[in-house]
Amino acid sequence: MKHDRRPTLREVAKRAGVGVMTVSRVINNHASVQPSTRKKVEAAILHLGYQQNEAARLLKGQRAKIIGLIVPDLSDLFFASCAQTVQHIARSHGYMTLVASSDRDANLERAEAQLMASRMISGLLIATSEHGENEWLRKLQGPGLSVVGFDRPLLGTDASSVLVENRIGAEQATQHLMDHGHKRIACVGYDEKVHPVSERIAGYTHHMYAAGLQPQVASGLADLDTVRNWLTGILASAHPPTAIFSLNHRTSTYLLQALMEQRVRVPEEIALVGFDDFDLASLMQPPLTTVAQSPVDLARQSINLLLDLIRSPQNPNAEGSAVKIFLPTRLIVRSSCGGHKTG
Amino acid sequence: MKHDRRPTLREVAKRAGVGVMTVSRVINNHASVQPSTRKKVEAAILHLGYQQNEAARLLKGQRAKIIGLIVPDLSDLFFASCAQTVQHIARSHGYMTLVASSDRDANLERAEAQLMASRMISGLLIATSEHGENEWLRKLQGPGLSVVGFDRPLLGTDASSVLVENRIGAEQATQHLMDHGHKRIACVGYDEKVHPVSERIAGYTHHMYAAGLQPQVASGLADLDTVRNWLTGILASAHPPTAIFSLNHRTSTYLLQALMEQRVRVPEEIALVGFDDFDLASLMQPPLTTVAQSPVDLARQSINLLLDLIRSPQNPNAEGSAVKIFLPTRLIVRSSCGGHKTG
DNA sequence: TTGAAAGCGCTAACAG
DNA sequence: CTGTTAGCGCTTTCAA
Repeated sequence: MKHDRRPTLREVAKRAGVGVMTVSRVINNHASVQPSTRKKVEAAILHLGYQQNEAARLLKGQRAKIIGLIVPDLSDLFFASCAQTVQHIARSHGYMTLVASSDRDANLERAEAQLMASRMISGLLIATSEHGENEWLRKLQGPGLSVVGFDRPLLGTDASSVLVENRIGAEQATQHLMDHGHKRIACVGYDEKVHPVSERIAGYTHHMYAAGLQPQVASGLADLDTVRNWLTGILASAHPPTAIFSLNHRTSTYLLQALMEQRVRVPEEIALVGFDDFDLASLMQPPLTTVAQSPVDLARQSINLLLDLIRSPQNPNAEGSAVKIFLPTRLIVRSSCGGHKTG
Repeated sequence: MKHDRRPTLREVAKRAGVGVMTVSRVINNHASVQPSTRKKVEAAILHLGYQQNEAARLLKGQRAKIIGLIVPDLSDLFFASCAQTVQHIARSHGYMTLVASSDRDANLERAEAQLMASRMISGLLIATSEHGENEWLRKLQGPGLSVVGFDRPLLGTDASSVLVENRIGAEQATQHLMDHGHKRIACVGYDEKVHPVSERIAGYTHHMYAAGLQPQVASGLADLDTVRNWLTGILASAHPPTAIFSLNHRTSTYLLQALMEQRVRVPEEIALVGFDDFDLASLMQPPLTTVAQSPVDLARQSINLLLDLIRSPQNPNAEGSAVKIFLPTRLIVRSSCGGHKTG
């Protein structure tokens, strides 16, 4: 045997008794090829086990059948679920997934995106860590590279994005607490600069004002000790809140822990609703009422949108061609809020 | 301006007033190039912002600066942490990460691995879902592709792997329970066919026999209902276990829940130690004693080993060149086991 | 120490 | 509808 090299286009052509271009056309579903010829070629392809050499295609300026995925943190369960779903769907469309964590660093994110772009990926899916305008992204988008943002909008670009109804979710939570008769509702969490969280704060704040109540936001509560201290302070105040809306998954669990340590009964003395559902929320004591968002839906919509964009002969910089898809949240009522609505 | 195409070798060569080969040699640190020539070339490279075109290198048979990562499930926190660490370290060495979930399917895993190999990745890191011999892997390994297994060994190959001391971890857990005076210790969980879990069962079983005790293993306990049923059955038996060693993170939490529902006090009536630590283990009621393994260490060792392999001019199929690195587990004593050792 | 030429496998552009 | 030609940007081989 000659070599166990992968067969080339030329070899397939020879075996099928046709020219290389015919084979190329068959492979790329190009123009019309005589059905009989096509048959012969397909037989030869099958027989030889031919597979395209992507390197050669890239060299000719084609795009790689690869999509890039950039998230702030791959070990965050939310983004890990997104990655799983994205990879799954991408594969089913013949794409592989190049993945990168930006470690919440906008510069790193840019570097990774540029590296990916230089590898001629077909599309880029990105949950940006850039709080300002993603100017550099505009340049990447041009030459056949489609970009879709998810979870966070891509400011300063005309890229589409898939987002979560964070405001409405926060309103749901706040309203639910109000329905239980609460007037002094605190809102606590961390990462208030990242878009989804700031949206939740906005939703809460507006809804409180709309109800004639005074919002009360505390941020930076990212670890158990900080949460403990905040709670101690609150409990010692003249009019402590009777309910808390927690902005982040982790803050919710720390709050539950701190409340228990201080022997504050939940929900009798203080009610709690947290944003972002998680596996163990139903096993907590008491089971935690949460506003759930679906990373799977988010990822699915995002990758599907991206794949559509890749397929369509997108008019570059078609002003206003960007879409924003918003995904709903879902209030999961368990026990930490006092149970089902009263009013 | 001509075009904003990336500059080519030829352009750099022209600007530096040398031949293309000289530039190529400078870039690849080849042979000896006159220092003065090198300077000129480097200046030109810097000025033009030249970057290698990987597609062209691939076409000449070089390997891509990409490593592949295949895990059973990207949304599993354990593997998500691995992915984060792998990607992080790979990047710091100039490699990008192509990621794929095998969805616990050996066939899918093989397909993904072959796809990656056909993309000329430099190395493959794989937590295999193949329970038998990975015959196909042997073939991939040959032509300059390094393979390292992690968390699960690569049976039937001469690939190195990085594993966790699952047996010893299980012994630690069992011994700890024995130290508290327990004699009837049950071992429960699911996925007993996957290597790490079967090792834990083996560790538990041997250790029980060695202590003159009767092992009692129940498997398939993958959801809350099954756990509830098992517990009900056990509690109704003549001599229910006084302690449980849980093989999986999820089973541990379900057990805690079911025990609480049945008003069984932990650890007074039944003690519990679980394998695999998790974020909320310390916030459970009671805080859960666990055998912790570090996905970060596992990933770090694995990717470093892989990078070493990629660098070294590995003698193919050097019989017995495969290494197996074992990582220790750590018993984290909290309250579900009855606290610190008594004897 | 350096350079020129050949060609990796593919596709766009043109012939037929 | 089909085939031939000419490179894409790089590295290997050989010559200077």
